[in-house]
Amino acid sequence: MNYSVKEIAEKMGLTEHTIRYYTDQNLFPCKRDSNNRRVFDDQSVNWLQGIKCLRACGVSIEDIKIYCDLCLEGDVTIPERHQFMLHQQELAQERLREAQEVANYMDYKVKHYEEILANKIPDDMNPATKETPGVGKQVG
Amino acid sequence: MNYSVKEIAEKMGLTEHTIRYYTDQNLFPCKRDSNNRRVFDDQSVNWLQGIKCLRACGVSIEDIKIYCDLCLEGDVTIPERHQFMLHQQELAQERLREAQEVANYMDYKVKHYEEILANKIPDDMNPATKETPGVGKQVG
DNA sequence: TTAGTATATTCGTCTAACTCGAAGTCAAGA
DNA sequence: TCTTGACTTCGAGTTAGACGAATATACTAA
Repeated sequence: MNYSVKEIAEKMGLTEHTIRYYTDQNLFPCKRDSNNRRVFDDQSVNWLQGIKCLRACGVSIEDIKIYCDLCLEGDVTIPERHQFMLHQQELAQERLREAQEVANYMDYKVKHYEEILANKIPDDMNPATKETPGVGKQVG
Repeated sequence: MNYSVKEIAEKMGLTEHTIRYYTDQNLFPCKRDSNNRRVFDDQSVNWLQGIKCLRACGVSIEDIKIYCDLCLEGDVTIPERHQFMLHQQELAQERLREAQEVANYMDYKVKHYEEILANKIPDDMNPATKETPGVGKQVG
């Protein structure tokens, strides 16, 4: 099964621009037809699924290229790919912790405003909220 | 207590570039001395603490400006600021869910490579790992 | 007075990962 | 033949700064 840029963009939930961008960056092999048009197949779908996941995980295009190149080299690079993923796993755990902190901070802020609205805190007791956002700090 | 760009940058853990950028974007009031140099005080520290937190929460400069402008208008805008924070709270919760998914995905990937390395999965049973990253998809 | 040092200022360019639009190419259909 | 639609490349815009250069000001030492 062959796909055009438009078809694979639709199938993968990416824009045509993004598809072209990825192929221009040589993230994965991409053939051309006699009219110089990009031609994709089911293998391309596989590549794009993986790339999409890695992007969603916050991996940069540069690092994705490194990883994809390792994949292209075959089984010899499995230990390297393992290391790559271990590193990404660490990064993911750190981001998860940060996201948790941010969520806590927002919960605090919302609660804070709700207390003010319920008049539990008289205005003159929390002057900072009047003119600066600097209440309940230190996140990230 | 007054601070120069350099002093407040150091105090806040931001670069001088960033401080200048924030003042150029009019995120918060900033005075100038007779030599046109930026002058900061303890109120500025308050502003910057709040701004830093919001950035760490992934809030865009544009939205931070909206929020800071509301703060400058005083207590009348407390309901609006409450709404703003409710929205940010939702976004934070969504990002937390995503971060959790990403972490799970990475755990899966690492385990996958470790199984291959332990020879629990013969190579010819998982051909996709040889040439594409598309194994264990759908994140984000 | 002069030079050096340490700041500060603005301006302009660079980045990532797209996003968007323009201008041109190409084949198929009415 | 003309139009449509999809494709091509190229160049510029985006965000939130990072960074360097040229310039200006003030303080200090010789």
